[in-house]
Amino acid sequence: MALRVFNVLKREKVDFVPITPGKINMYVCGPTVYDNSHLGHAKTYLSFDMVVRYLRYRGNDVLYVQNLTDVGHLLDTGEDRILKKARQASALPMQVVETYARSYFEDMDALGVTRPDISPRASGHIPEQIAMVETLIHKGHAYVADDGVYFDVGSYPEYGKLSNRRVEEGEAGSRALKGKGKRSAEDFALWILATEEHILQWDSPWGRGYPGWHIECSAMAGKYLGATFDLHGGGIDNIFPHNECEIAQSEAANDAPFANYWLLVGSLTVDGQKMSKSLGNFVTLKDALKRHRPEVIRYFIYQSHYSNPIDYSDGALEAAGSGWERMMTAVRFARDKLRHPVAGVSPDAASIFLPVLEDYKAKFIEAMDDDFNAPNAIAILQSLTTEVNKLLNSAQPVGVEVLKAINDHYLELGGKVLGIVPEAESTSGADAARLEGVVRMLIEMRAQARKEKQFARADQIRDQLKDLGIVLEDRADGTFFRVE
RNA sequence: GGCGUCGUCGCCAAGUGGUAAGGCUAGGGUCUGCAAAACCCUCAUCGUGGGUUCGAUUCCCACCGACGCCUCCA
Repeated sequence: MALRVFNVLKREKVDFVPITPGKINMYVCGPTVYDNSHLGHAKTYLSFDMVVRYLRYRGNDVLYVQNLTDVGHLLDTGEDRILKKARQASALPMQVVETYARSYFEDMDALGVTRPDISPRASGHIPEQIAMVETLIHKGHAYVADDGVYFDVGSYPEYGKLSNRRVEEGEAGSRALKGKGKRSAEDFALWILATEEHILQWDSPWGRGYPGWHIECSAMAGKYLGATFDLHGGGIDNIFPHNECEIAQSEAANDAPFANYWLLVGSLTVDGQKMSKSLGNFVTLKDALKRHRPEVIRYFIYQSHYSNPIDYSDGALEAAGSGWERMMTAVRFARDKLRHPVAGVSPDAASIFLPVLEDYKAKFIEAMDDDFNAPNAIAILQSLTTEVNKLLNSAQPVGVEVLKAINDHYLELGGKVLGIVPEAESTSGADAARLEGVVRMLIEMRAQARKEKQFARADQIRDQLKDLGIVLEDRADGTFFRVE
């Protein structure tokens, strides 16, 4: 079955057909690097991480471009975000940019987010942006004013097609006072002439200045992916004006469609309100990662569909953690058994389970093919977990081939695609081996005590280990331990 | 005011024109020396009111409510 996606541009679920079969060019709007990232950013970039991972898993060659905005993103006071932060921190603007770009990648790496193939910066693509503005002027889509260059929205009839917004005739100028040289309220800046104090400025045909926020994405997407490419992503909150302006500029300049498919991610909310820096209701990723495993954060985000909003709370994350533990307990159990094979059991014992694994894999792919339905995919992994638990807890011997197949399936679907199943933990290395030896010894001592009905002593061993975060579980075929 | 999304079990959350996945929590049971883990069982008629239909939670209309965007935000 073919991959289907909800294309925001058409407002319907359609077959996803790349321009070149097997080759997918995608662009995702990246962050403005002026502060630490929070969980809201994680929702967007984890969503596209899943998209990239799945597309690659299905055999596509994906070129993933995600920009870093380091200039031109203004506050409504007209002040550049980067400059404001720099002034507050008594630092150079590019120091701020460097600090938070690193911080962003640090957090994304910690979450297991696949790095984009190209992370272009706006400040590193000034010539490309100037060239694009010149093209727009030549084609009559932009005009030069006293304070900069503006895109003439009236010259592009399709403006508003993504966000389904119509340019209003009346009440122009009631707002949007920013940009005094505008002819129309809906026109937007392509190039802004800088005042003396504005440190971030470059030479241009229109005088020293800096680019408007939207033009960077158009210029950089065009440079690395071509005039027309397959997939454009971002947060739904940027659908207007940012994404709309990108389309207008690019299509007006290139006389070609911009992105064929638009995928936009729903916002993360707190108590029903969007998590955002301006509201101050955010949890930074650095804090979140101190309290939760990255896999649990991913599990939490993927439990709802990427296009829907998610309401964040500690309780919600903890509940996600419990669900994740259930799945991982089964995985660890299979790995335990794999590490300690029972003598005399044929490697292919219980091989009747192999088709069951294939069946769940097919269901998983079917779910993901349906507009990246990760919540459904996770539900399928949970159902698989029930089957695995039944098998592993039964009296039936399970051969190493089957155990390996179970582990491989979890690693492939839960690990490679969703990033919620880690590789085997602490099974290698001298420390791990030593820990395993020590715990095994204690398990032996406890087994002896139990044999002698000295339950107080047996329980003492178990309780003290639990205090150290090591949980003992007596199963039909022996005692296993897990580290919490 | 305009545009849009959403409203499914106590909580989170999929989904379908023919009586609703999964997780968390709760209750009962099995297993266990006791636990833990696991398994089994129980727990919803899908915001309200109309309409279309043999039949709607799923399609249409209205209303109510929540949220997002319209101004910086992933």
